[in-house]
Amino acid sequence: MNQQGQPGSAIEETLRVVGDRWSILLVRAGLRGIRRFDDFCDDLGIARPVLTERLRRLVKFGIFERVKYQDKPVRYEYRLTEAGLALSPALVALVRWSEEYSQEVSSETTLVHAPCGTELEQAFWCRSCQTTFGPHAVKGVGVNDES
Amino acid sequence: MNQQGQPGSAIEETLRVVGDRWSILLVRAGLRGIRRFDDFCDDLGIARPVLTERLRRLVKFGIFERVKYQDKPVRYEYRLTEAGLALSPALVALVRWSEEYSQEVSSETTLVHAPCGTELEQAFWCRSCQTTFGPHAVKGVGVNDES
DNA sequence: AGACTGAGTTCGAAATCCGAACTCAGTAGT
DNA sequence: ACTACTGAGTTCGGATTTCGAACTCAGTCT
Repeated sequence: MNQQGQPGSAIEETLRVVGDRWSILLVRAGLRGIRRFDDFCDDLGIARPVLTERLRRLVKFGIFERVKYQDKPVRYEYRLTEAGLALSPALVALVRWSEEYSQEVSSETTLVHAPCGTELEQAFWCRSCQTTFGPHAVKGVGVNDES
Repeated sequence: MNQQGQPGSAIEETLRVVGDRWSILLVRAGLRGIRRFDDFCDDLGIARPVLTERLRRLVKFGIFERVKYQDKPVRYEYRLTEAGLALSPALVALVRWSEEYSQEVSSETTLVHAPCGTELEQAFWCRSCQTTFGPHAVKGVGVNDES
């Protein structure tokens, strides 16, 4: 999508799907167990036509699946797929960031290590070195690719 | 912003700023060392009026700062703040996800541990347990809060 | 029959997005 | 002094998206 005629590195395509005000919130709602149209609607306060379009897009992209859950009045609900669940690290990173830097009503720490209740940190993990490390040791996103 | 009159948990506010097609891409460009208006423009192929508005918003929200870098023709550039840099885990998570699940032209693995070149993984880290763990051991985002 | 439920669709108004062309201050070349 | 150029925007009109509110439609409950 950029001028250089590049095919739009995967992340650009991803952001064209997931990069809007609602999609990430829908995934979060999905993780919280919400599945029905009206529940998404009430929980997020999203306009119905927008919800319709957004869910359709997320289904098409393999993040949610539309599942029939009853017959007589035929009804469908939306469940996260494996790919959808795999977005949770990104979601967690965003929630963490929000807690730390958002200027609004600072919600209390909401993300903890379930077994012990300690506030969690995020790190990268190198399988071959068996170490954790921070963003500065990541190469590829450009963090240290300058000059 | 939702019906229940909740103040809009931090992440909702965050997504209202960063949750659009361009903002994350702008942060990524910032991490790649891009700082000037025209360079953002050329690199992303974003329309100029949109770039203007987006940068203004990100500055207001403390993700970029507008810095004068020369006087005579007075010129400004945009640099990531500490808060902006702190978005890199989220960005990395999204890039990783894109590589794995995006249906498009699968770009090769682009994110590696700089010292050794191994493809990186992402994990959560508990300071008190001194262990890494995956999303399933996270409590708070709802991953395991169902029922 | 009449009210209700759940998953949408339809409507017109308002806000955003877009590309292309323009502005404005200063600099460099002739 | 005239022209061309640079960089950071602004202005324009048209196309697309978003919105809330109201409607639909099949089936169920009382």
